[in-house]
Amino acid sequence: MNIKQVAQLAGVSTATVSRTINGSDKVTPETAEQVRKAIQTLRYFPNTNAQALGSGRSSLYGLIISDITNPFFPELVKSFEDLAIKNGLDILVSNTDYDPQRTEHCIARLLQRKVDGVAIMTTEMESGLIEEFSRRQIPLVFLDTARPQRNVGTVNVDYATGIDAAIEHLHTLGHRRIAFIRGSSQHKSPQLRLEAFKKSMRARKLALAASDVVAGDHTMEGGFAAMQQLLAHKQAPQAVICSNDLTAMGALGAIHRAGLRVPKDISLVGFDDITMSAYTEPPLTTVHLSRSEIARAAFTALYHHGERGHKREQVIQPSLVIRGTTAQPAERSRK
Amino acid sequence: MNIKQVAQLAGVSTATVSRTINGSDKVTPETAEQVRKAIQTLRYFPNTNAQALGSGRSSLYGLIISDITNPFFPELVKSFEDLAIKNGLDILVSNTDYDPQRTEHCIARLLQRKVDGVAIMTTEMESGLIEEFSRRQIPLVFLDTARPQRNVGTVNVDYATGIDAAIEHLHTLGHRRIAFIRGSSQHKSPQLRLEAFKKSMRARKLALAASDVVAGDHTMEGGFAAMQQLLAHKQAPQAVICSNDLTAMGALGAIHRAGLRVPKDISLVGFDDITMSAYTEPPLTTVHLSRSEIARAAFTALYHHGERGHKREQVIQPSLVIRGTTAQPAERSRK
DNA sequence: TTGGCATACGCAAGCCTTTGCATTGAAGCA
DNA sequence: TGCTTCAATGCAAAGGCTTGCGTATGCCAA
Repeated sequence: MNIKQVAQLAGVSTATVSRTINGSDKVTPETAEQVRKAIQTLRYFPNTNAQALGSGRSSLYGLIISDITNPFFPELVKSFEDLAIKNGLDILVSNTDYDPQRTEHCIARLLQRKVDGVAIMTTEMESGLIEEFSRRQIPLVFLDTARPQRNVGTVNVDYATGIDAAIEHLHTLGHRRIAFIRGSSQHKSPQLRLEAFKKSMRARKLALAASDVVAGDHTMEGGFAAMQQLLAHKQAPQAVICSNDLTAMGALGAIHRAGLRVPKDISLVGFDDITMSAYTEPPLTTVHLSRSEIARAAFTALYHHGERGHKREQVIQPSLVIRGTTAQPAERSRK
Repeated sequence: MNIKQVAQLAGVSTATVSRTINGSDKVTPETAEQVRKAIQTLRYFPNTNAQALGSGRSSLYGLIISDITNPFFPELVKSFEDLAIKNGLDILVSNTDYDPQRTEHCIARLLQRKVDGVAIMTTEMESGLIEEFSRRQIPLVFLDTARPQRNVGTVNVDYATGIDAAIEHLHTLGHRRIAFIRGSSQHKSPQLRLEAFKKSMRARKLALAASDVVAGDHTMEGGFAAMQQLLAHKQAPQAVICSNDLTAMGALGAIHRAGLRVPKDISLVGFDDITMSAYTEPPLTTVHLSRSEIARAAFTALYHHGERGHKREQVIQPSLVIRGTTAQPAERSRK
């Protein structure tokens, strides 16, 4: 069931069949119709491998993420896939699991598959193989990581604006002492969030004790433990911003466990706005970061790469979503 | 950067290079070493498309799921991917979105890519294209959907046992009236769950009013609405089993919203044991269904397909996880 | 030394498309 | 009518790898 048989049935050459399939305008409508009919009859599907070999285009994009199990990613993957499919491309999803060796392997696979582009949606990416893409002129797009090379685009999240909105919200409500549960200091994106927090606090002239920044790891367990640490202070903070929603959800559990109420005793703000956030008890106030926007920006960067008028860097604006975990601080001082 | 250059540098023929790459035993260790050195030097990666074309094997598995955004799937995908990578295969993930047209398209893409096998992890699969796989002798594995054809394996979840364990648990605690929030009646898996519930209730001679089975849709919103419906009864049930965890989480919200307590006023049981379940307030009692087991069973079915001693059907046993949403019913009758 | 046999390797065809270039045929023009 | 032009189509090479089959090499026995 190959192109030859189709050509034979349609009474044309394989070249004409190929051209018809690829929508070349060099084919008479009538001829094209014949060919299409033959394709239908034989239930023919072109062999993508042969197409790739012949044309040099694989119609495959690579999508590298840290961990599909992290609720931040599924929606991103889905949006990206939607766009890809709509444009006749397939995608190869790869979890790095934050493991350099595995990452290396991921990249090697993409290289071998001759992908037409790669979206690297994890900020942990220090593979030496990366340069192989540039060398092969394969367009790349990074998240949160500007790279000056050619063929490389960037999607930047404006954490500063997002986190500042959260701080402003709390500030306006009357909070003065705001704590922060950060993510890993090894990874880039949590670092950016932390820096944005510190900067905004400074800008608003809000005091920040070193002990009010505690370490989480972007998981619920981490958030739970970190919150317990904050609650153990002689005087627990009245408002806590978390580096991501998972952390906030863990923190929420710790607060409940301690017999305190949110937002009455403590206000809580997350970051990312994963789907679950709307369903916690109470629903989480958080900074919305649109995964579909990120996906679209990344896809566009690859797809329209090189076209004139196409900007190499795109910025995503997060926005505060006020739900039920923030309120005015209780006036009376707590124990 | 192709096999020819490697051959030249290593001073051998392309055939030998190919054989070295593919680990043929027909190559002297010394020669292989030469070749490997040349590969290193040139930073050569074999072109997968050409390999696929030449050998007829694409080293690609298709993985069809309903919706990566559904928390049931990410872990399944990840486990499957882990296994695939470990065995030198890539995977092409496809969301059907429960859309027949999109499903059709998915399958067409897999066919074109000449995948070596397909795991169909959604029970909504009525595409006519499916038979094309059999026709091409491509192994298939289905979830919850036994198909008698050759080259087709099945992974079956023993819903009956899982749900019966939940009912037994409630029964033992003293519950007699147990309601059920079901999923869509259009889809297979929710149907199986519902049937398992009814059957188990019957087997245990527990009365089941028609109004105690209400419709959800496997989302939190659906669970929320369904629970409200149950709460609106003159006499609300004291225990509710939900067709999946998302539903249970929505139901939990509705119960809280109504000013009732879980498990004091109402006991709640979910199904699937998604990660979140351990972190609701209180943590959800649920029936654990191991996604990694499913993934392993599916992968194995494809990978060892055709080998003797390999069984075509595998059964996954769910197991009850008792956490905080179940307790003895309150003795005093509620309003 | 010679014959016989493995064994390691090379040759070249084959996998299925794409695509640059050649060809054909028809339309347009003088 | 004869010639140019251009659009539609065909021819065949190319793309990179695999693999069946043939060849050469080295070893052993006689």
